[in-house]
Amino acid sequence: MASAFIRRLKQAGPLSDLEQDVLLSLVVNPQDVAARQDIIGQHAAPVFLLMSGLACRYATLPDGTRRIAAFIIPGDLVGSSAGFTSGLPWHVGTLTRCSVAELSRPDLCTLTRTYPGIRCALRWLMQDELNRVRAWLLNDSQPSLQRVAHLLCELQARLEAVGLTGQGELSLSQADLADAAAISHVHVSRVLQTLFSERLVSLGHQKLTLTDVPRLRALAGFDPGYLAAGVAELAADDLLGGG
Amino acid sequence: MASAFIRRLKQAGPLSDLEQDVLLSLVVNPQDVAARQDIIGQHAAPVFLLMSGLACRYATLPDGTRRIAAFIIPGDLVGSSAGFTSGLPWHVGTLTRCSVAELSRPDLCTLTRTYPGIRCALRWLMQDELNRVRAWLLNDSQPSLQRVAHLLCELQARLEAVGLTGQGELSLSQADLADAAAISHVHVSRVLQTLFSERLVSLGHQKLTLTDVPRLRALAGFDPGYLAAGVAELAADDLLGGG
DNA sequence: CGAGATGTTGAGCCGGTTCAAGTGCCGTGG
DNA sequence: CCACGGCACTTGAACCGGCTCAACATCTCG
Repeated sequence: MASAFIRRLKQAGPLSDLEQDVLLSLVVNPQDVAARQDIIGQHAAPVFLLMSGLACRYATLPDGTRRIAAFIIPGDLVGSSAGFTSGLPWHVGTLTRCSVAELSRPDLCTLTRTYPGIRCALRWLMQDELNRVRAWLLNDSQPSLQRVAHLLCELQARLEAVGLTGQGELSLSQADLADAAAISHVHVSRVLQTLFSERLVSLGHQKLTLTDVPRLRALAGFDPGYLAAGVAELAADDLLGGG
Repeated sequence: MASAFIRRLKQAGPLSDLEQDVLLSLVVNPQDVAARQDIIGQHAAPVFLLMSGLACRYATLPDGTRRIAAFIIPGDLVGSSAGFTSGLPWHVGTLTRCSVAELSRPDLCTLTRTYPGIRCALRWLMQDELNRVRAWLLNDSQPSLQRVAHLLCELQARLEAVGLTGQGELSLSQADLADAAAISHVHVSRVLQTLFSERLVSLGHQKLTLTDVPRLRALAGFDPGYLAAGVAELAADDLLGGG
């Protein structure tokens, strides 16, 4: 949904009605994409908006292992910063069936120059991604139970923030979860059994439901602060990154 | 050295002499800081420039383990994006004795608005950090030998890019390397023994030297592309991040 | 209804951890 | 100048979390 897009951007700060309208005017002609398809390979650099479904950024190691570095949820804008990523190992691909709209990069850049709210929102998106990938790096130092729990908590929190998954249902295969947590899918299965026996999640085919988010967050040590941090604090003119 | 700072920023694209001068004019009053001191805690948000020594961004896990998420080398600007990081677990601290200059955030923001080259350079810095932290995330999926080798390769490449360490000497304790690789310092010692026996590094007290960078890179699967990627490609007006 | 992808369970293995003891290097202070 | 204390590093042994392999059960979709 386009509304998830606007909700996502408004996390960064206020957007005027006009700004919202011009942004939405860029969203045309959404395409359906099947599960397990690449949207962005190593070279192409379109800008697109995920409208429904679940996607991810991933890379493949020399030994064939896939590592997922981020989940991409509806409302997320994926613009692989022109030219800056060529030669990098990262791809973007769908995990479930998705609906995807491609945006015109030049148009988006134009909006960026004209509307300060949009400029601020896009900058915030990048800082947000940096925060999340750092959180994942930290997560890699946790034992598998906490690690899986943390991933689930983050995904739930992000979906909720754009108005999805009121009831904590995530449609995600265990294999995908394994590649995000960097553990084997066999072990993911065992970890989920543990969480299930603790009444923290319930399981289904390519679907799992968080039945007790507060206790799951406590287990994972999950603090949602890094997701929406600085919503109102990031000055519109502050260009400095988290470097 | 201030020249490392300029070299670092010029990786992003051309900077006019004027732009270089105004940037350097902000660098005043460098302070010496001992090893193992925090420069930025969870709350304070100064902007500073590392002029010599080695520092890192790190967080501490519930069990007391320290995870290093990035090395900070001379020429690096560390501005914890106003307000946006409050509540996050990340600290910045020195690993060796350092010389540090604090910059005025308002002045820097002013330059950002006035000079397009500087604006572009600072944006590039953030994208560069994103690329590196993603590379570390990928690295976490590698076995320990490659993992350690990759860290060493990256550090060497970055130092060289700002005109330091012609001969591959890194001053870094094994304990720090362990926290960056997320393995125990005991195992780091064993891994380094292996690299030494392969004639890839030589060892000293809090110091190690890369004696065969090409073979070490081959072992690590290190591709320097993600460090200086897009030097000339990132359009000055392109605000879109890697999201 | 069959094929392929998804999830489960068990057994054995291995990379890396932890604990512990010991060596060597450095800077400090007498 | 030397003695000392502490930090960095090394080495060995036991342990364990998570992996691999393999077989099987289950679900979905064409």
